[in-house]
Amino acid sequence: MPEEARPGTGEQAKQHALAQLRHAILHGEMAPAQRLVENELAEQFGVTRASIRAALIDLEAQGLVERIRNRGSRVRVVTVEEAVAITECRMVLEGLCAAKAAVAAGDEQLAELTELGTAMTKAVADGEPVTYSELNQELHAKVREFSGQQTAVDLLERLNAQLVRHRFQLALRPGRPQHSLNEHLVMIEAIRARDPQAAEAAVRAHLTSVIEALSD
Amino acid sequence: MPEEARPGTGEQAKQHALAQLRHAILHGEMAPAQRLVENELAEQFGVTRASIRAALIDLEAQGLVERIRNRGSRVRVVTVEEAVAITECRMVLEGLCAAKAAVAAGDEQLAELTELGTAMTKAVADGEPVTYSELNQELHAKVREFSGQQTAVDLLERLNAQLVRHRFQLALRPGRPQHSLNEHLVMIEAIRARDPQAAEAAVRAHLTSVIEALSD
DNA sequence: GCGGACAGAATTGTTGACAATCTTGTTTGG
DNA sequence: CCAAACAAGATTGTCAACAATTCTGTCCGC
Repeated sequence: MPEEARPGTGEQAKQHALAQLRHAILHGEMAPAQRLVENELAEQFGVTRASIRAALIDLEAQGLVERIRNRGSRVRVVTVEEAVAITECRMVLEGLCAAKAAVAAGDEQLAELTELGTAMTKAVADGEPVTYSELNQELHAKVREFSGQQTAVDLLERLNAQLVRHRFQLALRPGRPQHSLNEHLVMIEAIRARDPQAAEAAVRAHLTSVIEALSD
Repeated sequence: MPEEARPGTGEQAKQHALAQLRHAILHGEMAPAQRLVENELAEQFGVTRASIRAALIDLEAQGLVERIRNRGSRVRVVTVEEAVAITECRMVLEGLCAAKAAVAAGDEQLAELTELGTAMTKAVADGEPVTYSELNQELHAKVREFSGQQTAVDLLERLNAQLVRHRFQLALRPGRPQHSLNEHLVMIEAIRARDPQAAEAAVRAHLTSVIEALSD
């Protein structure tokens, strides 16, 4: 059964390299548009170039790096326009998930959402935008999970991975958490009321406002 | 400027193999769940195993093949449940595209849609389900194109690629084209009227009925 | 002084061989 | 006769070297 996520030994070299590289990019350790030379990465991670190559192909498919024929790989930079387009897709897909979750979620799952809502309220009251952002992430993840819509979840995780850089930027904007909080509470209420249409509408309203905030 | 899409010579081996394999799978030349042995494919397409490997990694990311550690690759079989989940995602994403297209499309683009509508009407009247299915595809592709939403277009092409087998099955069902046609005409009208909400609603209604038809 | 050709360096693409892993059919002990 | 250990075969994962391509800085002719 233990089949993954032990970076030490049992993992295949390619999986190891992939996980390392992905983590590095997602945590901003690689500057945007930085060149990714296969030889350097191979040495850095202690694997061969073939493994790095496979990992880069994977990351390209996930939209995290850009590869040009005979010219090498770079970490992909997401322009504001692209971030808006991505968020529009998130809007409809998370709307779908919320609607499904409103129907499919069990009682203890609803309780989890409620709990997250109060925690988020507290984080805003205490003026801790970082904590709030993390809870925010967790809430969206839970809604996705409860929807049981595996296809949508996969697509959304792909999309979210491309937005790490912009997300940071947005969370620290003054006044934004308070605004965002209200929208999230409406969404939680709609799911608790098991009203799929209201849940979808709430998610859309929320991400519409995110899009507006992004456009500045 | 000529940079791609000449399958004859200038293409890199991996790209060539990728295109060939993808085409073969999408056109049903590979049986579902068929084993894909790297050596055989390499010989068959006249490239080396490394290229085939890279192509398989790509196809796995596109959801067309399944790869298991040290056990090989198979063309992925999409169950009916997955097909429904995929179509639900299509529903919301194409809804987004239709709404954007209703705002962004130019006059001559609207004319193209109208033309396709009449061609589809004729195909149904003549009782040619295959022609109708092709026009259907083309209509959806045009709407996506006119939306200018590149992210959504990418996601949708991924999703559609996974549905080839189910699409065939659906198109030949008696009475289905007539039903489908009406829904498409409503959508075209909504886009022509530049009414994004109506366009989105029309797309959703259409794909909801597709989901119902799939579930049998 | 400037544009274009040219050589050198750097980097990716490709190849064939080798190692690790899994499957399958067989054998052996109970 | 059956189950577990075992061995052979097949297949993927990894490696190091080679070929092809692109970029960069320099030099020459004008």
